[in-house]
Amino acid sequence: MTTQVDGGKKAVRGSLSREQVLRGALDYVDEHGLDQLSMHKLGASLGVKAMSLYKHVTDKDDLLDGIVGLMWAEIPAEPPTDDWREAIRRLAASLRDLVHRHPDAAPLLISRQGLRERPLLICHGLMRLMRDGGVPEKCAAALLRTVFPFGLGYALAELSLPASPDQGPCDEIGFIRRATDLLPAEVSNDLIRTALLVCGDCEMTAQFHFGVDLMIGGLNSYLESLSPGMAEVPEGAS
Amino acid sequence: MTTQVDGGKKAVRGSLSREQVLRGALDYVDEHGLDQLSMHKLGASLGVKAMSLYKHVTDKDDLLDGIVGLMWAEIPAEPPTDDWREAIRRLAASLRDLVHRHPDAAPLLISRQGLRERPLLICHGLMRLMRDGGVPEKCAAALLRTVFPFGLGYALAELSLPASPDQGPCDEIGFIRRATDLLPAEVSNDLIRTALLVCGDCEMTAQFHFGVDLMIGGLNSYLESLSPGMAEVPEGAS
DNA sequence: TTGTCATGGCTTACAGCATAACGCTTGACG
DNA sequence: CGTCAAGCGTTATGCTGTAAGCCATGACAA
Repeated sequence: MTTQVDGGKKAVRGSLSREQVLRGALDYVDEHGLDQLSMHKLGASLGVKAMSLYKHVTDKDDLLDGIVGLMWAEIPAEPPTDDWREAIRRLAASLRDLVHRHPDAAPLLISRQGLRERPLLICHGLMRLMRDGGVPEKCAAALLRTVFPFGLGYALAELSLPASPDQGPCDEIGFIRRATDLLPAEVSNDLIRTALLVCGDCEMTAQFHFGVDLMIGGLNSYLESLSPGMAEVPEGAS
Repeated sequence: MTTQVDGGKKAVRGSLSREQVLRGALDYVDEHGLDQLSMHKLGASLGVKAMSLYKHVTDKDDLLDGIVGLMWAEIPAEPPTDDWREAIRRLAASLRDLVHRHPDAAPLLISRQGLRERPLLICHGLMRLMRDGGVPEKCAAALLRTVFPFGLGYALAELSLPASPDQGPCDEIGFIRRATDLLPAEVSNDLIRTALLVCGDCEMTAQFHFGVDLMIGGLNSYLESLSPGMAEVPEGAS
């Protein structure tokens, strides 16, 4: 039982740290689903009794907040390129990837309230880039407010489809079978066809990028309309 | 106790129906928050013991699904206008309104999986409109896949801001105070400024419409690029 | 060495939870 | 009148979050 590693400073005793508790919680949720997470089970999975967790976490709420923090930390704080358009695309893509990596924990990203530092840093970096690119501040903010919910929301919506995304081309037969399982029996074939169009084909990745480019393209043409020569527009949104 | 209305067919006895249980649950969540909803409390609020609810609902899961159904039902199935651009705007707006009307229940809309009939009907109507408007099917589907997550996600994101949306102009002082309460103490003033830009000003409604128009505008210019004369494009996306 | 102390774990305990199993009453219908 | 199902109640079980307090450990001062 006596551990001795955990170099240097303090707390040689503890085999557990807040970090490990949070990490363990995220792992547990990834593996067993959010509704299965309980202090007892989490403790057990860490080789510890439930109450011991409260030395590292004040609340279950605190635990959940910690999970959210851990997930945000998976997205780099600094934009990976100087081209703001490309940076926006990458951000959207990493938001989507994040959700796909943690399907069960992802809803927490949107339903738990409170400003997090990481997303703020990300916005900060992108605002700088866009300012340098001549995008008015208000437009930049609007775009960010558009991209974040879209990236998260799109991916979250994907999760609720019968077939999980990008696991090979999903045959229409299988899709219809599962879709009609979930839907009331009387839906028309016409509706099923719509379902196939909107949810069915599995080029979700391409369609996602199309959506992002929709926004960037929209902002582009908006900027054009402001100053037809491209670039450098002053204030004046809203 | 003996009720006698509830015209015609069967079950004169029951003072309760599935409808009423679900409605009661949604009301309860609206009033006390999602985490406060329990079968016991819901039963009590309906003047009934917990187990009686199980005559109308198989599960708590079923109850939650019912709540989601009830919320979707608040959005009209048919597009309210023939102009697809306007119809898309209205849809986005009603998604946002829906979330604002049920802040505590709204996360269920995105985190519960399974195809619902209502959103499918909505998509169906809009696809028809857009087809009539000369938008290729794949583009139409992509736009819908963009608008739904955005409308829900944007509104959900608003909820997590320190000040709830549209309750008067939120003074910057108050905002900063609350924001810094939630954030670690060492964040720079620069960051706070970004926070104000992205989350702070309260013209969320205007900014929301701007976001929607970003997408519609993007699709417009995409359509232009396909066939520079406007309207009537064949297949050919993806 | 010998205290003293904070740390991080364990134990016990409790109210609230979802839900299984079963029982009673009521009104409808043969 | 007899039968029945629907709609409610009762009881009970195992799991949940967490309050309160105990105990062993290692760090440090004397």
